[in-house]
Amino acid sequence: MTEAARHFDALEAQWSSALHSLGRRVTRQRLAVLAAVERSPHATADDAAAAVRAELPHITVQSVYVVLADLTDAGLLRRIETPHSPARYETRVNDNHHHAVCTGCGRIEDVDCAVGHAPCLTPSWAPDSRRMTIQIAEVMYQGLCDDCRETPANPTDQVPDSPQKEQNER
Amino acid sequence: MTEAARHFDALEAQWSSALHSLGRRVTRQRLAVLAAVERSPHATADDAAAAVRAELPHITVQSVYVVLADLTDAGLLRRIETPHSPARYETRVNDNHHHAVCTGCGRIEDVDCAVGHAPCLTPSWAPDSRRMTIQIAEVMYQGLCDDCRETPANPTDQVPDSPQKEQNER
DNA sequence: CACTTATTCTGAATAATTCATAATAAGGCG
DNA sequence: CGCCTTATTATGAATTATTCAGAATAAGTG
Repeated sequence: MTEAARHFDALEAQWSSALHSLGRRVTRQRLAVLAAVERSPHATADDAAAAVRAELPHITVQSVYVVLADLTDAGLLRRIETPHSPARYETRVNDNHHHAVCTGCGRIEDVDCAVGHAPCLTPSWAPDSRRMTIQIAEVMYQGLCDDCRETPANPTDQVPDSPQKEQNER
Repeated sequence: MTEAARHFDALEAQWSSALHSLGRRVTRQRLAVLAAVERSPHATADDAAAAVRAELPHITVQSVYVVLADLTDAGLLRRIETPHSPARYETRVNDNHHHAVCTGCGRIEDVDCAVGHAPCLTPSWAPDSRRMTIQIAEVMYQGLCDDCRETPANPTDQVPDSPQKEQNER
């Protein structure tokens, strides 16, 4: 465990200096939230709050929201919006990766950029659209993971997307 | 106007038969919602409700929500989730196009698929991820449109994304 | 035209997130 | 090292987006 602990100490040092050089104060709640999201990537605000409470039992969800929002626009966290689910956060920033979500169980996986590096930022515009200077390209893949393909309709699973609805039964 | 009216009559006929062949009933509210979204693409549920009320003054937002959800999983509408904004809908379905949102004013533009057709569905997986069978690839570009680049900080504009927050002023 | 049932309406509930204000503590300074 | 300023957090409530349960309505079928 010493190994992992050392790793987190190093990360904490990095985060601290990053915060410092951004002119932001280094607080226990910020470090705790960063550690929580590092430990469980794609965590929601609720997840993060629950994890942080191991260290700071009195923290509220609202504070976690504030911290998450602040760290996100400080560039230390990245916010992901998956369909029909609360926002999620991860510490992997600045590496141009994308996400795949299983429509069966809601599982989220990281995906490397499909087209290398730059092409992601050069869209081909639709005929009737005005141009923009693109800064980010978020790609969200949706599909079925192996587990869900084998067990098609399992109502006990967490289903974040539109559930069942077997139309056309006539 | 006869031209446009004829166009909408044709669309309405298409929608009706599509609904019919899906085993769904053809109702005035469904047609009105489809027409509203056709007229203003990327409309939110509220937008749609407001537009529909021109024709059906008594419709409620809840009903519009139900209709939008139903039409979406019937495949007649596509739901778009832009960051920090309610869900939006459009009638352009099945043509594999993407979207660009201006972080300044929130404007949304359609973007043709950047990498042709199939490549969008073949991600290169991150080393530690499990595979999925990809069905959809949603691409969301973010950037600044020409207007917003010229007038950097205009607080009167609608800013759906993280607003101002001029950090590091010391 | 009547009947079945999908669809809509009504009113309320929930989930996610934000806001205003007061309390606290980080970091700079004397 | 302790004080002071002000960023940050806590507290409590509000808002926004969306969904739900049950009653009323109307589409399509025979």
